[in-house]
Amino acid sequence: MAAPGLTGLAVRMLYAYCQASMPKTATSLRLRTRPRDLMLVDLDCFYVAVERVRDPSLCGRPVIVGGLPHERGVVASASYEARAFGVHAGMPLFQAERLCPRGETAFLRGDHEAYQRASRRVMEVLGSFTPQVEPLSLDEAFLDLSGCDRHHRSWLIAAATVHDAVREATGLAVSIGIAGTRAVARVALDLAKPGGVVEVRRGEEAAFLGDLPLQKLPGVGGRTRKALERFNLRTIGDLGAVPEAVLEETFGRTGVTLSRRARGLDADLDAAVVGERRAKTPTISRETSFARDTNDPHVVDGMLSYLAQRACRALRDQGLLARSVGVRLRYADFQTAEMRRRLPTSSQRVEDVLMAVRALWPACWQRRVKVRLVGVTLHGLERKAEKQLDLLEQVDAEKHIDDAVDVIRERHGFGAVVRGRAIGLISHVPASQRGFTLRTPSCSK
DNA sequence: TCTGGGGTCCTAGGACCC
DNA sequence: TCTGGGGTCCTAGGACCC
Repeated sequence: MAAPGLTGLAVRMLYAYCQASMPKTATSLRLRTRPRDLMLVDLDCFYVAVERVRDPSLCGRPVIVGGLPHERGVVASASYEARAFGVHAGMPLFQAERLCPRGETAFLRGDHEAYQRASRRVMEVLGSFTPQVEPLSLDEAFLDLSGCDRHHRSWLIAAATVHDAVREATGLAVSIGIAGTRAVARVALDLAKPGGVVEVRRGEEAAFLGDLPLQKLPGVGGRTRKALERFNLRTIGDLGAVPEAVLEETFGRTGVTLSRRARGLDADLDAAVVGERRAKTPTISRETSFARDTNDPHVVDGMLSYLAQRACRALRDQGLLARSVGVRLRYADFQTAEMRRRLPTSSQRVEDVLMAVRALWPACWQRRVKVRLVGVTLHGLERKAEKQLDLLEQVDAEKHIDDAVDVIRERHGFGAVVRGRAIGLISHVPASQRGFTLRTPSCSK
């Protein structure tokens, strides 16, 4: 079904329809020690699945989460019924509408908070199997099974137990890929969808990957595939057969990473123990597309000011300081311009970020072309020692104002307080992005 | 009425210091 | 007055992922 042509390899596959014979209780898995075994768990059609748990009438028909068909936006999640008509994630909504039968198809804006709640519950369930859980996104997590004792006869049965436990707790279905490296587990997961399990045993990686097309390999997107095809490379096996030094010569570090992944080996990036990977340059960004492209500098300035406030809110929520501030601007023709600037001192203050944003965006907007998207990114995030934070707070009245604003927003929604030039611009936010209403502009500073 | 939003990782060039 | 090389920081932007 999901992996034709793999019969004969010692790749063992188990699909959801086998579940009936699997143990139903979610007891803790204690598994025999092996060098490293990774289980990649992915929730099937996550957003759609959460919506269907809330509203079972959505089952059995095309469902698209991402926005309403007339809105500017793309498909975030599509049910398999919708995919049968050619819809896929990332497709513009108006195209999805053309492909799917009118009347039968449900378009939903989505409810991010509900997805976050569901995700937290799933991660709790996964955490009951092993403490080494590394969430990659709301709907995906690596489990490191290394060092677990093996009570179950095989990883496949362990996977079935995970599958049942998640379903019992949340009503959601998972697919699972199991392998010795992150990249191979991801390819296995791809073949396991929907609702299945694929395990690639140690030593069988090259045979498993060999005939698969290049773009199945994590890290190979459209551009890289085209570049590799110029060298007449079509399959992951082709790539693995090229000497690593040759790929390094041509593609630099990326070449080394791809070479190692293609041969079923860990690349540097992948080697870290699950749960201990730290981003080297964490960022927080907030961006939005205008409902209509604009050439009004007041609109651009106001929206950036609003986004800067939201980004600072996230920064303070996480107890972080930003070292530099970036502004992004996308023109109507999709060209993108970005500029960054280092702050005099690391800060979480809205005023500091706003000052940088206001210095940056006019320099960024060089072409006489309308703008479709603007964004603010905070770079070089660092956690300050409590003492230093306390000191900052004592001398910094501005911080107290930011906190007070947060409290009001906590109670009344983000739009209850929007500073300065952000007021009055809410109408420029596409309805699908509006997680708030503008209630009490009189509270604004 | 084409093409979201939030991220990570990597590269390359210039500034600056030793 | 001109020369070099290495290291690090900063900035701009590309590719990729979910």
